[in-house]
Amino acid sequence: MTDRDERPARAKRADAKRNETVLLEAAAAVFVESGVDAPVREIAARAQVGMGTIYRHFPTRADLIVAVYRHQVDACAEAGPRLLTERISPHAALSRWVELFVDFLVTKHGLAAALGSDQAGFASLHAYFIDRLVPVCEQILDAAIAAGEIRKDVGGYELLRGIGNLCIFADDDADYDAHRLAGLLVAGLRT
Amino acid sequence: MTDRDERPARAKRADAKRNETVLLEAAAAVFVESGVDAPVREIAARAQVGMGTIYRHFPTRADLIVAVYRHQVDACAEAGPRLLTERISPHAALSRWVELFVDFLVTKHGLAAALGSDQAGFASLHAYFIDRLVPVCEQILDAAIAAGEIRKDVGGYELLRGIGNLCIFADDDADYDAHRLAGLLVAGLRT
DNA sequence: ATGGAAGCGGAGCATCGCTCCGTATTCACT
DNA sequence: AGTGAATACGGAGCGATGCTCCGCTTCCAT
Repeated sequence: MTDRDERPARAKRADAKRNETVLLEAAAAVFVESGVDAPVREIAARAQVGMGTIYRHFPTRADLIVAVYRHQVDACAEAGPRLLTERISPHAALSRWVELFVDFLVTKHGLAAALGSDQAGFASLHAYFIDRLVPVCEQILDAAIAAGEIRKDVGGYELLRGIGNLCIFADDDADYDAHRLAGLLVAGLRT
Repeated sequence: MTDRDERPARAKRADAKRNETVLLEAAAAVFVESGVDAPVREIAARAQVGMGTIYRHFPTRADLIVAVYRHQVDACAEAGPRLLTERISPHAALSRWVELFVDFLVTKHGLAAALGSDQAGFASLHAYFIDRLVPVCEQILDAAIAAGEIRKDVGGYELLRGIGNLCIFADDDADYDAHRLAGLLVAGLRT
C-alpha cells in the first residue's frame, strides 16, 4: 500500500500517469455533483478520456472510489488511536470517532449504499473499508470493554456496518438525522 | 383501503381482473427468488403477460411492491396497538414491535433499500409505509415517553427509517445481525 | 350479433455497464 | 535522430433493463 508509487519496477508511461491524475480529479468532481453512482461515461467525458481508459486504470467502480477517498478513510482510521489517548473515556472516544465516520459518509452521495452492497464490483471498496476501519473500531471497543463501559457482544465489523447503514440515503431527508441515530446506537452499547 | 374491491363503480373486465391476480402471484414469487429489484420482464414472463400489462396495472414498481406486501404491512401496523395492551412495559412493547418490523424486512431482498431510496418511482412505496407504520410507531413511543422510559427527541419517522436502514443488505452477511443492532438502537432510547 | 370500449402485447427507444480491437503514443535502444 | 515494439488510448458495439406507444384483440352491453 505504501510501496505502490515508490517502486516503479517498470516505469509507467507518462500519458498513462497523467490520465490517472486527470481521472481522479474528474471522478472526485463528478462524485460530488452526482454521487458515486454517476455513469462511467460522465466521468470519462469530464476527464476528456475514453471509457476504455477508465476501465484500464480502475477495473471496477470500487477501485476508482477507493482511490478518490483513500486519504479521507486513512485520516479517519488514524483518528481512532489518537482519540483514545486524549483524556476522555473510551466510550466518549467511540462517540467522537463514530461522529467522524458519519461525517465522512453522509457527505458522499451513495457511498454508504455502495459500501453495504456486496454486489459484484464493489468487493474492493468493501474490503478497503473493512481493512482500514474495522481494526480501529475494535481497538476502541476493546478499550471501552476493558473499562467496563459497554457490552461485549457487538463486534467492530457489525457496529461499523450498522453505522454505515444508518448513513444510507441520509442526505436527502431533512427529518432524518444519521448523527442522532448513530449516537443512539452507541448509547445502546452501554452496560 | 377497504372499499377498493367492494365498490366496482364501473365493472372491471374479467380478463383484467384475472391478470391482476396472476401478476400479484407472479410478482410475489419472483420477489422471493430474485428480490424486489427483479427485472420487470422476468415478472411479466412468469405471469405469461406482456410488459404493457404490468405497467397498466401497476404504473410504478412501488405500486406492485405495495400490492404484494400490503397485508403484511397492515399486520405489522395492527400488532402495535395490540402489543401496548399486553401487560408489558411500553418499552418492551417497542422492542417486540421493532422485532416484528425487522423480521418482515430482512426476509424481503432489497425491500429495505427500496424503502429508503426516495428515487422517483418509489414514492408510493415510501408513502405507504410511512402512512401505515409511522403513526403506530409514534403511538408506542408516546406511551414509552409517558411512562418515562425513553428520551423524547427521536420521532417515529426517524426511528422507523433508522431501523429500516439497519435491515439493508442484512440478508447476505452472516456476521451482521440486524436484530441485534435494532435492539441496540431501541436500548439507546432509554433515559 | 355486433360495435365500441377496455385491455393486451411486445417492438422499440433510451440509458448504462463493460469489452474488444484497430490506431496512436511513448520510450529504450541504436 | 530514427525506429520498432510495448504500452496506452478511444469509442463502437453488445447485452441488460426501464418504460412507452400504438396496432390488434377481447369482452360485454345492447
